[in-house]
Amino acid sequence: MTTTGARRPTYHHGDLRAALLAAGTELARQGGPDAVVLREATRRAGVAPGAAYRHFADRDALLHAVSQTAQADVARAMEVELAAIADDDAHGRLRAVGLGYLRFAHREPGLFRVAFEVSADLADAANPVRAGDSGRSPFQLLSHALDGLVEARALAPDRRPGAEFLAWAAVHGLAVLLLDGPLRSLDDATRERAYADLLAMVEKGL
Amino acid sequence: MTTTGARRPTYHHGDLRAALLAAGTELARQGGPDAVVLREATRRAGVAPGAAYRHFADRDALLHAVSQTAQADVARAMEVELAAIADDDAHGRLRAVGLGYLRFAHREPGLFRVAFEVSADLADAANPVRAGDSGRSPFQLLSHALDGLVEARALAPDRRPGAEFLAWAAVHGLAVLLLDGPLRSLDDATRERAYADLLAMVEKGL
DNA sequence: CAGCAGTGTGAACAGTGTCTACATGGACGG
DNA sequence: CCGTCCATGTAGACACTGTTCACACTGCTG
Repeated sequence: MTTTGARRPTYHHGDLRAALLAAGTELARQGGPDAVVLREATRRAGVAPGAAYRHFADRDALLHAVSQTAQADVARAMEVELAAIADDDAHGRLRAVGLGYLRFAHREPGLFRVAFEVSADLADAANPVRAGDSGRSPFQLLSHALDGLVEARALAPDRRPGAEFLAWAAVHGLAVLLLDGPLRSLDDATRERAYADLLAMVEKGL
Repeated sequence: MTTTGARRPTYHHGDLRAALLAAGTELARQGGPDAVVLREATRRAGVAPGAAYRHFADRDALLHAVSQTAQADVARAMEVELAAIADDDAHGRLRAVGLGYLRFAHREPGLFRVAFEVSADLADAANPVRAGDSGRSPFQLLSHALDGLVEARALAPDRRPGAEFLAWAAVHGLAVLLLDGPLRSLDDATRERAYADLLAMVEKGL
């Protein structure tokens, strides 16, 4: 339990913003964007509904904050996959980025949806709130992997611009199909096979 | 206006189910899934909120019905693109299917979201409610195009199984990126270029 | 022509996001 | 050490949502 369950002895909460964020994240984990209800978050923090408005402009602001931390979780999942790959294996590193994304989507569907359905606004992708331990956001990790591919002469420089979006599109699309699309109930082995097939298509097609 | 604006002279509505579907579709067109609010639909049909429950189990049932007709719209958009392509141009027909999908997403973002975010459950893709004028649903049109690729010896038969999902994933992912992702504000020419680049990646990578 | 099944009504309930006037108490200056 | 100020939390309201239930009204069927 990350929430403040016990009756708070003092009138002031102490760190309500963090408590609401934690409660919101827990709700998101269990039920995706729609489950992040402001009143329930305040209830879990042991506080009146209105109190939330001292820290978030509205429900959407809370949802966006949750979304940012969820994106940081995705970044960390990517970094875990990357850690298993040699630095000079450019193709492997690109696959690792995709795998981290896809496996996270399967492991934490609620958080994944909040991360990328709420604000896929990667315009300020450099925002450190979205970053993992390496200080890179998911989008930056992908960009970096693609740069590695160019350096390794495995991708022609003139095909580099916009490649993020082609790769991101394919991987994200598969995640959605697996999450609540027709591939929803694939067994573990078949799902991992689908990951590999899609990443192979991207590698070959870029 | 497809709704029953005038004061209905009789106690019974006549075709409330269709009126609610039409109102729901209009709401979906303008604001996506969240905008499909049951009370507003009944208001537009000039009827009490409870009346909707004679025709739909709950809001979700209405939303799903709207989703099905929206999928039929997508099928029609694909058929329009297909009509411009020769029957023996297998690659062209696959691209046409993708283009129809992507252009529809851009032209009708609200309907598109309802079509594929609400129930991407293509399991019963054969449901005729989702079909266009050719009697095929979007998923079936895609499958058919891929079959054509195999017949034309442009895709090895052993790569055929599951190819729907790789292609669908890539195209759907791009649609999402363009709809409310970082590519949201691309100009027309650049967007069409992105369509072409992605479809080329799929063709090459499959 | 009687009545019955299907359809629409009205009023209610619980739940939501959000706003406002008010209460509280911790930090800081005299 | 004490008073005051202001960020923070409270209480209560409002408008809106989905959903249910007892009831009212037809129009078709026997």
